[in-house]
Amino acid sequence: MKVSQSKSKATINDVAELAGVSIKTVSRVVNNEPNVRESTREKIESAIARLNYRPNLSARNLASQRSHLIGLLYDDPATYELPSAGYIIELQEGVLNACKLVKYDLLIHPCNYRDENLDEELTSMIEQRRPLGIILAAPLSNMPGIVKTIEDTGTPLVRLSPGERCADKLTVATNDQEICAEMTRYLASLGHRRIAFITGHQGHKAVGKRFEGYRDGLINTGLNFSEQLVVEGDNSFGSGRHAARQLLKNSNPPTAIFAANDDMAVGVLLVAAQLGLKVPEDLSVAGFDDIALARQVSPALTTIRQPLVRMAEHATQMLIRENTSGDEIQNYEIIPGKLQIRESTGPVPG
Amino acid sequence: MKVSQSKSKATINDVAELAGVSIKTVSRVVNNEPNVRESTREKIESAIARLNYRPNLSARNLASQRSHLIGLLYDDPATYELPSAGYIIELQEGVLNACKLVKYDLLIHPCNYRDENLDEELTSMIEQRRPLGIILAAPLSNMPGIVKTIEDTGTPLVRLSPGERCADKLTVATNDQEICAEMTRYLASLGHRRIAFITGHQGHKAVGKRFEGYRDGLINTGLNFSEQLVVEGDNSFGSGRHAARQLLKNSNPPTAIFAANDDMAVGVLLVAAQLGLKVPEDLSVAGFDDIALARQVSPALTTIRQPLVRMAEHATQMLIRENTSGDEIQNYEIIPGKLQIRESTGPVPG
DNA sequence: ACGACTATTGACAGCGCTGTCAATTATTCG
DNA sequence: CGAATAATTGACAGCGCTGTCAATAGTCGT
Repeated sequence: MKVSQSKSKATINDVAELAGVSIKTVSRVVNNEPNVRESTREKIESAIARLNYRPNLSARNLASQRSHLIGLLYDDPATYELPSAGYIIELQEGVLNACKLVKYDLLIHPCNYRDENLDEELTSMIEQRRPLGIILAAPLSNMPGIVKTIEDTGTPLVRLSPGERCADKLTVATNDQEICAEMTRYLASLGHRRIAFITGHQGHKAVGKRFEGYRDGLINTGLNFSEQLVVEGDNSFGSGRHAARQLLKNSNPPTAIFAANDDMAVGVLLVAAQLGLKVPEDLSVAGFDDIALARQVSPALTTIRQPLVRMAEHATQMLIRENTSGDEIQNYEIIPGKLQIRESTGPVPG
Repeated sequence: MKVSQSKSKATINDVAELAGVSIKTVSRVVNNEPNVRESTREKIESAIARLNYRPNLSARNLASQRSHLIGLLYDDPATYELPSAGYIIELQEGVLNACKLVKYDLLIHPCNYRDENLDEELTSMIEQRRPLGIILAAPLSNMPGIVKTIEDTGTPLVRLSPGERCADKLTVATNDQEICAEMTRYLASLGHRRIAFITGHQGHKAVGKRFEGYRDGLINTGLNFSEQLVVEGDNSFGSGRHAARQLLKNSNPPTAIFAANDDMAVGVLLVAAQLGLKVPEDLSVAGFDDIALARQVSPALTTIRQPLVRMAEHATQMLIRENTSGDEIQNYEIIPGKLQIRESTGPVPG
């Protein structure tokens, strides 16, 4: 067993020696720096291949004084009932996609905003790992205390869906309000006059925009807004069920229910089934997010696709660009959502 | 603005100077090494606090020649329809918990086992980041090719729920088979004689054990096993719906349905509602995993709690111990699941 | 009080890489 | 063709920490 051979890692020195150049030139090739003659590049690349050389990231980080890490902060799902696992997984996927291209690493950090030591915890994590930048997911992104703590460390920060724009902060969001207006107009175009809305979790400002979009949509189509048709939810499946029961026991119930997220919309679907209401014949239901479940329920849920993966990708690219090119970058980006019309919505009954 | 002061990070040298000792002694204190006089330790600790010193991890890793990283590999949810986001989030939570205590970092790596470059991708990632150890989640943990690729790098490996034991490999699992037998006995104890089972995804050996447990349970209670009562599923909500329809259209339908995971069980619940069957009065339904949704549906789902967080914690601790203490460690650990009796199961009708 | 310990501390050489800047070529142009 | 310019390469000094091993300071027993 000559494992030892493959075990003892080749270093940049070995490559330099084999290729007959200085380590600095090897470094140039490895980092795709310009000003290396094509012939030397080839020599070095073949030496790298032959030795199966992989640069040591710790050494690189230490020498270059930067970490090649992107931090992703989100509300710790463990403190809830794991509500938003899909949300987090999609964010991670987006960041990972963007990182892969440039060989950065992802550092994930679930955190509990109710924890009073959070400031210290974050500062400590940032100062120790020194990520190149941080992506702050909603709803943390609209908590001024957290934003400030991170900004105080001097680390570049991108906020995801913070609910409001801010000129001097990097932000990526989706067009919650506009797209919800569009969904509402779509429902109205099917003939619905009584369109109900189930609002989302309070702490989540971007989700609040969805409600505003709903109202915009009503206004656009000349429908009246009625408090009777709005019930408060908290983004959970259970609250969707509760809200649906409340809306449907009404003497003059809505013919369409638009929920601020899919979990609640699926709750509505369940209640409808229990009450013997056919969807979409008797009731139209729409959600927001396009979670996996939305495609699996029956009837499949009409919803709005929130482009989380692309938002996270974009946020990551913002950070990378901020670190590499010195150019001014666009600091506010809207990645639009998209209506996904499926089976749960249809013409108004009768 | 004297930001600069807080910006320029204190190094071990600054601490040593302020405390009037050598950097080596500071290093000892930071790493909790023995043989430091109490009085000097205090001096150094106060200097650390005053300068707000945080050790630089890259430097530490480089000098000590080890990475302090734990790698977590799992099947990339992006390639499916994001089925198992909750599963992954719980695994991450467990690893993170264990890492926090010892200041290790988590490196996540979703991977697609259908990708033919996976070997190269994994080898490259391992050689580059050099994690102290790797945790391989099911179903990857029962794919010999992947296991071998990782073992070939010489990195310690813990397999999660690989479906079978193997003497020379570190493994953490739950008692799928036994606990499913228990669930089956529980259903039988409610008077059910026709208990159906919906099997899980093929590639997932541990999930296969659940089916065996179901059969064991039937045998234990003297019930006959009937192929009529077994339908194949693939772990998805949709396949649960499909299986339920198949089972319930039967002329002599089951009075209880036990699904190999919760997603499918929730599918059963939906179909029951659509067919006008009351749960648990007309039909009992049980699942496996205890996902968040299980507690939110109505009736709340009776299921088996798979202790994923604790499994991941334990796996991480195994790796850490393997790296620090040289002692032989127990290389196979079963963390038992637990029945969660809720509202979806009840006495047999009539 | 003195040698033989043991406990505590420090000097120094890297770990493997990048940044700086100087040295060495190639290339261009009058 | 030579000087000027540009392209390519390399020498070397760290980055901030840990490991090794030698130096120093305490402690104990007699």
